[in-house]
Formats: sequence, structure tokens, C-alpha cells
Amino acid sequence: MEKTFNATQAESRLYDAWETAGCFAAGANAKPGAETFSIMIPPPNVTGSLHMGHAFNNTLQDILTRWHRMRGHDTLWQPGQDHAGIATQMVVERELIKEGKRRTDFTREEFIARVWEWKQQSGGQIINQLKRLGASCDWSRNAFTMSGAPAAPEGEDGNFHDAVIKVFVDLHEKGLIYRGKRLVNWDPHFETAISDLEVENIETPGHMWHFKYPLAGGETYTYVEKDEDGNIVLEEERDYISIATTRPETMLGDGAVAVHPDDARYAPIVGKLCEIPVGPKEHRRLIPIITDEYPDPDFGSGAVKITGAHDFNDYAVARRGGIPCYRLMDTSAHMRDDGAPYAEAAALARRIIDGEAFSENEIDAINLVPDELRGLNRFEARERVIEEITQEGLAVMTDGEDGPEPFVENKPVMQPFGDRSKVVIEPMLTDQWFVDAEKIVGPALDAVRSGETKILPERDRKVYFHWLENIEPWCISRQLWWGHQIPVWYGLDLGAADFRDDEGDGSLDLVELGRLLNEGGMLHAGDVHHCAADFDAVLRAFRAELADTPHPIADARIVEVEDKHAAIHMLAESLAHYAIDQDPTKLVYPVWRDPDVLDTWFSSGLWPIGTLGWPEDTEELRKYFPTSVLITGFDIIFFWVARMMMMQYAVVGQKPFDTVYVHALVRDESGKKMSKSLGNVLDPLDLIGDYGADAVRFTLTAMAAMGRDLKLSTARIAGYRNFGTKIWNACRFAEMNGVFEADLPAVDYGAGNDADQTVNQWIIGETAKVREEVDAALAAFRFNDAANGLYAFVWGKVCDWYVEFSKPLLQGEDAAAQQETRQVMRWVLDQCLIMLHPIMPFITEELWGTLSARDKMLVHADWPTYAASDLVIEQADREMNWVISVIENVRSARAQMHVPAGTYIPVLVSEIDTAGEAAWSRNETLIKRLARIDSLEKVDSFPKGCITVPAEGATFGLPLADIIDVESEKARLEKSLTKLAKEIKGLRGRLDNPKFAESAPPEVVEETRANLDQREEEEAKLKTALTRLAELG
RNA sequence: GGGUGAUUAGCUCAGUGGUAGAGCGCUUCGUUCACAUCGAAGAUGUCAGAGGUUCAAAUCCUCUAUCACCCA
Repeated sequence: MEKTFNATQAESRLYDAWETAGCFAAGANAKPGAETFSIMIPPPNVTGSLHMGHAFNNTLQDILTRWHRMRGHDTLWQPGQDHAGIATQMVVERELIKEGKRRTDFTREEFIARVWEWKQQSGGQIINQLKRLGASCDWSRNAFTMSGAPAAPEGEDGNFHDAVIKVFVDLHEKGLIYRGKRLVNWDPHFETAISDLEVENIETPGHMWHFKYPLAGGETYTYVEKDEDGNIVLEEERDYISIATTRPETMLGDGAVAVHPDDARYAPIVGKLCEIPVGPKEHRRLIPIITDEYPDPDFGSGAVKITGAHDFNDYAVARRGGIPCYRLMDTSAHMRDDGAPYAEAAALARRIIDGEAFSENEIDAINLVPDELRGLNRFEARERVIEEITQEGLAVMTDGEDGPEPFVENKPVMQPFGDRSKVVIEPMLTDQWFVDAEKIVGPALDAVRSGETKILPERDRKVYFHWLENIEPWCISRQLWWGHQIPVWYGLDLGAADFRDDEGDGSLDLVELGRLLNEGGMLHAGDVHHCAADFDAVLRAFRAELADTPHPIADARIVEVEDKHAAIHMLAESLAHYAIDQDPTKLVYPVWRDPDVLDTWFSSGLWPIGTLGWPEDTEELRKYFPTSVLITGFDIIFFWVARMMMMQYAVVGQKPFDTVYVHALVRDESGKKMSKSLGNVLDPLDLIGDYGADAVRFTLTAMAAMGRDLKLSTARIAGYRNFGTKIWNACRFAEMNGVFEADLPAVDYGAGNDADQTVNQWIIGETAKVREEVDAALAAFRFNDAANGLYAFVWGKVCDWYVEFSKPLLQGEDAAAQQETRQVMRWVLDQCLIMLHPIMPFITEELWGTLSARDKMLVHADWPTYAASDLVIEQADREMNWVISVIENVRSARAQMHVPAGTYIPVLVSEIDTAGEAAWSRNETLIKRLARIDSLEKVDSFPKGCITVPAEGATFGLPLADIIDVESEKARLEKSLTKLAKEIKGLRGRLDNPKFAESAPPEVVEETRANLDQREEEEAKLKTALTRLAELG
């Protein structure tokens, strides 16, 4: 064997061997009738590459998977990727830019073909990276959230698309999905809606401007400000109301000014109108002063401008107060440049103030951006608005160094940024699809409340509850091309009020046709829509819709067109032809499909069932669903966990998993979140290259204390790489000593501890202890306990002591003892490899295969089940612990007396009891070798200049008269005594307290007493030694 | 502003009421035939601070300070 494990050379070879042999396939190594264990990978983005978080997350999953598989359970680790709508579209668009092209240079079909092409070429990156980590997923089942979509090329079949569409249609039919014009988070870069979870709120330096909104008609009121005690601190006549805002450009779309109903300062002017101080003077818009609970009287002036179309709080106020929401920006967040000139728009707004009713769509068509600001981006518009107001003298002024200046506060504001685009998100009023989450949240909450699904660590239940209990409608439509296109078709609403069959004769005359074609007809009619899995299915719905319209339209051929424009054009043309030829067979009724796609998380929400073949009733679905565990980062509790819970219950009425294990973040050495912009990213693949996958995995596992972030440093990884080398060399030692020789009969000590040698009995018992520890830790998801327990056992027990103890036996004369020791060592090392395998799969598999011919690869080796109560032999335990302490104490004394490490010295013993004598004689060789003692002589009392080494039931002495340094020995003893005295004082204090004996559990009292006796015995010995030393001095 | 958590050795962190621990680093010694990616020995703690509960507190409770994250 080499001296070290060559990870680089071995890892890919071993992984290939596992995969080729089908070791990771669902059900591989399952015992007949075994219980199932299934775990769904949180699907990484198809654009993703492995980062530390993935490495951590997947290491934990792999540990559980390998552990269960070795235990003979019917195990499935289901891998896959999600199609990551925005991210993927972004990646492909970036590729196109290299060719000097843009997405819009292509048709949607062409672009999607490009995306698929990219996916097939580059989308598998993370799979290969997961393989390097050692992830034992069943890759033959690799899933993709867009599999089976209409344009999917060969090799991308599967039925995830069917599942997504079916769920949409079902939920739509149940009324759980609806369409509506709502304020949503709009990403001006990608020009799509995003959900509130895709928004990062970041504190950014900002400003608060204070402006005066003049009262209409020059009205005035007495503004009175009082302090806490009700004393008047300010009283003045005002003809305006003061407003503070961080976004002056949105003033253009104000619909009202709101004050708190209890705010006495503004009570005189509630219900009056005030003027928005921007825009052409002659068309100044007036807006009402209303009351609402939202304004905080103590914040700013206490009065808030209400811009329903560009702020979420304002939107709520506007809805409550029936205030119109004027949209000011286009999809790229530039000031609108459409519609009628400002003068006309302002006139329309005036009519609304006067009480005229306008529809939502009519209001949306009103562009209240003054002509000179149209087309500017929002930040330029802001500057211009501020400038205009200030020039007009309507900014609130304050005393500056050089006289009065506009009152502008510098203050940090929370600004929303798109988590992908990193641009400022704009709240925007648009038509979107929503899941009525509130209606389906119940079972998801109940499941966790009742413990049907467990969330670990428990405190994360709170996060889950808090979010679900306050759930908002989930916006699921995205204005993208890449994704599951929403299965909804629209048609023109021919049932609109002003389209009638006047004669009721079922036929169309020219007058009626004219009404359809002209203003007020179909051009301005609303749409009707129907939802179905495909076009054929939706035809029926439209046919029924048309049934009420006059013949021959009711019988028109329904055709699919690109969009509403095309539909209007085609219908008009068709009707025009009909007017001429009266041939009803040529009439068509065009419908168009909703161009939007579904939020990627909508499809990811179906992951547990979708990957198992639902909606088909597959064997895998029956067997592996509900799944056993979900391991995921806390950052996607809402994104994903909560939604999966809701959706699985809504769709199949079952929980998706038994347990959710939520883990924390991997941070850099100094505790910062790893991010590309900070440049503190540790690439797991680099680390694997430098230290081997096992070391990286072990490090992550050892640091996986539940619910705590882990700060990763390479020193730690190197430490665990060394651990691998340690085991490697222990095995190498064993091999060199014939432990793994083929003709040595294998003994399964797990079936019974029938070794003769105390050392062997002891290590067998220790192995059983650690097996229980590891199983208990893994069962409780205490990964760090499992790793640390194994580390302490393998290095601290097996390598440090057992291997050393075995040397005299392996190299000694006693053939029987030698054979037994070989057999025990073989068994023990095998157990180490087995138990370490889930954490360190590569090095253990390599050793397993190298050391001996095996029936099965380690990945399928049988996980042990023996119990400590069966294998621990108390007597052996006690004896070996005694031996270890004698060796340690002698070593310590030698080192402190500067006895050269290689020198063998004689040792004396006095007061040794029978147990001690027996222990000594059974382990004499070991002790002598490890403590470097050449002889032991029993004496009645120690000679002068003898170093005292206390042990339980004996006192050893090192006669070092010629080299002893009296002072340092004295110091050594006194130090020990001080420490002992402190301990004894504490112990005696407790025992002397009568309440302790009364209240403490008997075993604790007993333990304390025994402890005290032991300390006192040791103290006595040391005191004697000190006295003797004094004689010498 | 609300919530959650953290504060333990030089560093990174375990430790849910019963003698304060690990890894790395540090000091000294050591190439004895598994391993220098090693071995032996050693030093280092007001367990953030202040109160309280308890026979007993790093651990439970209260307050304070500092930091982090999540949500508004």
C-alpha cells in the first residue's frame, strides 16, 4: 500500500464503479420486505453550479441515503433540476449577446429551442459536480421540471409538464387560481412580475423630501402642534398640507392624501381637496384628503400621499378608500409615453374626482405623466420633479448655513431589489395569475402543528407558521418565454352589452356587424378566458361561450392566433368577408393563448409527486411517497417547503414528507455570507481537488450542529484530510501484520465478544458503544455527533491505543493471541470502514476493496446492529482504562522530568492491591512498551529521589535520583495538589450540604462520594511524595 | 419596529442542571519498523455582564450590552 490515499486518482474510479454496478438505483441493496427510505433532492437550478451550500446540503442527504441503504432499507435518493425561468433565460440571452443578437430577434419557438439546446449541452454541469462530491443519487431517474413540455427535444421526455398543467387546470377549476389586476413586484430589467420572495429588501442611503400640497381654492386652516403635555408649541395659518416622501416621482400618480383619523392637526381639512404640486400649472390635479389608519401621526408630518399603483401600503389604502390607482411607468420602469396628452389625461382624472365611474382598465389607460417627463427613467424623473417643485417654492424650507434651503432628510430606506436582476423593483399594477394560498394553507399548517410532519430544528416551525399564517396570494405568472406556458386561452367577449341580435333572428345584419366592428364594439370589449390542458380541450368551453351569440358566429370555426391584436384583426376580416359573401362556413372566432409562463416554484412545488410520475399511478409513487426526509436550507422554508406542503395537500391530499431537516448557511472563515461580489467564495470543487471529497464531506458533517451557521476554514478541512490518512495508515499497519490475510478465518465479533485477550475484549466493546452512538446521532439528525464520535473512536481509541496495544501481541510468541488479535483488528477496522462510509465514502471503499476480497462493495455492506450491552465487558473496560491512565501518568512524569523519550527506565511500585497486580501482570508488556519501562520492582517504600506516580490501587515510583530536579518535581506535585484541593473542596462542599443528599438523585450522590474518595486517595499519595521530597531537599 | 438566534481556549465551534470539551493554532521533546498529512508532553477559560430559581447553573428565568439573520 501507498503511504497516503490518492483521492484524485481514486475518486472518479470508485464513483464509476458504484454507478456501473447500479449501486445507487432505487431499491438497491434492499432486504426483502424492507422499509422504504426516500429523499428528494432540493432541485438545483439547471443553470447552477455547485456551491458550498449545495455541498453541505447534499453531503447530509448522502449520509442518510448511504446509511439507510447499508441498513438494507429500500432506498431512493431522487435527483433532478428545476428549469429556473429567469436564470435560464438570462443565461441564454447572455450567450446570444455574444453573437450580437437579442431574444427579441427570435420567435418564441426559436428562442425556446435555443434554451433546450443550451440545457442539453450545459445543463448537466451540476450533476457531474454532485458526482464528484460522491452523491449517491439514482441518476437513472434524474428529473427535470420542464420534462415533457411541448417543445422538449428527444431525451427530455417525462411527464413533469403534464403534472404542472394538470395541477393548474385542477386548481383553476376549484377556484383556487384566479386572474386579476393587482399590485405586484415588477422587475424592470427582466420585465416580469416576481413573487415577494424573489425580492431582497436592502437598506440603502436615501432621502426624504418634504413638499407642500396647496389646498384647493386657496383655502386656509389653523395648524396647531402640541407637545406631549398638550401645550401648544406651534400655531400658524396654513394654506397647504405638508407631505414627506422618498419617491417624489410617484407624486404624479397620487390619488389622495391620507391622515390618521385621530390626528387633530388635520381634522379641519379632512374631506377637502388639495393640489399635487407638479405638472403644468394650468392642469394641476386635485386630490382629496382622506382618513385611514395607515398614516403614523408621529412619523414625518403625519400626512401620507397615496400612490396606489406604485406602493404596497398605498395600494391597500387606495383599495379601502376607493382611490384610483394611476400607473405611471411602463414595463421597463420608464415614465409612460403612451396614451393621450397630459391635458386630456388630467381632465379625465378630474372627472373621476367629480364622481364619475371609470373601470379599472379605463383608469389604467390614463397616463398622468406630464408630456415633458414622458419616457424618462424613474430616477431622472425624480430629479426633475424635485427641481420643479423647489423652483415653484413648494418645498418645505429649513434654515441652512447660507439661509433657507429645502428640507431634505438623509435617511436609509429599505429598497427592494430583484434577487436575480439586482435592479430596484417597482410595484406595478398588472394583470396576473394568483394562487389563492389562503384557501389551501390549512392542511399544511395542521400537518406541522400535529407533528404529522416534523420540522427540525423545532424553532424553525415558528418561521413556517408565521409565514403560512400570514400568507398572501401567490403571484404565479411570469412574463417570460422559458417555462410552462399558462394553459389559458382568451377570446373577445362578444357577449358584451352593446352587441345584440336586434331582431333575435339568429343572424347578423349589417347594423349589428357594424356595432361589433366599430368603436365601442369588440375593440373595447373585454376578454373571456377558459382554462384547459390543451387547445382541443379548451375548444369545448369556447363553443359553449359562443352558444349565446347570434348564428352564424355561434358556429364559427375556432382557431388559435398569436395574440389579441391578431384576433381582432382576424375577426374583423372574417366579419367583413361575411358581410359580403354571407358564407357562414368561412367565419372564424380567433382565440389566443396567455403568453405568460408559470413561476418556476409552482412546478418545483410539485417536486415530491412530479418526480415519481404523478399524475400517473406509478409503482414508485405508491412506494416512495410520502417521502421520508427533506433536507434543505432555511432560506427556502417559504419558497419551497411551505409551498410543497400546501400543494401536495391541495393536489393529492397527503403530506410530502415525514421530516424536514432545515440546515443553516455555510459562511466564510470570518462569518460572512459567501458571495461572488465579496470574492470570499470557497469553491467546493477546488476544495475537493485540494483535500479530497471525503475531507470536505467530513468537515461539513462535523460542523453540522443543528441550526447553526458554519464558518468554513481550510485548516479544518486539512485536519480531516489528515484523519483520512490516519485510518489509511492504521489499515496499512494491519495489512503489514497479516490482519487481512486471506487464510485468516473471519470472525464476526458483533455476534458475541468471545475474545480472550483483555485488549481485544475492550476494543470490541468500544466498537459497540460507538455504533450505538452513531446510529442514535444519525437517527436524530445530529450529524456532527456522528462525525465527532467516529473521529474520537477511530483516532483516539483505535489508532492511539488499540493499534499500540496490539503490537506486542501481533509480534509476540503467543500464536493463539496473535491470531485472535489479527481477527479482532480485522473486524474492528472493517467496522470503522463501514461506519465511516456514509461520511467518507471514497477512502473507505478504496480500503475495503484493497485490504481483502469482499462479497460486496462497501457501499452495500451490512450496517451493524450489535448492542453495547451485549459486547461490553466491564472488567476489560476497567482494566484497559487503568492501563491507559498508568501509561499516561508515567509518560507525563517522564516528560516533565525531562527523561529522554527513548530511554527505558526502571519503575518501582508500592501499595499495589491485588486487582492492580493482576492488571499489571496481564498487561505488563503493553505498559512497559508504551511507557518505556524496562523493569518493575515491588518495594515497601520508595527510596529518596523517587518520582511518585499515583494510580488507582497502586503507587508507582520512578527512581530518578541521579537526574531528578527536586524543585521541578516539587512544583509538579504542588500543581497537581492545588488542582486536587480545588476539586476536593467542591466535592466535599456538596457532600457536606445535607440538602444535597436529600434532593440529588442517589446515583449522583454515590458518584460524588466515590469521586471524592478517589481524589483524597490521590491527594494522600502526593502529599507523602512531597514530604519525602522535603527530606531529600 | 416585530421575531429568531448568538456571545464558551488565540481562532472556529460542540456542550439542555451534576468534575468545562473538540479541531486548528501555540510551546517543548521526538524521524522506535502504520502514519511527520505523525507521535508524546504542555500552556491557555470570571462560559458577555448583572440579578434570580436550585442541593447544584455554561445550561433554566429576568434584565443589560454587543453582534448576526429573518420579517415589516
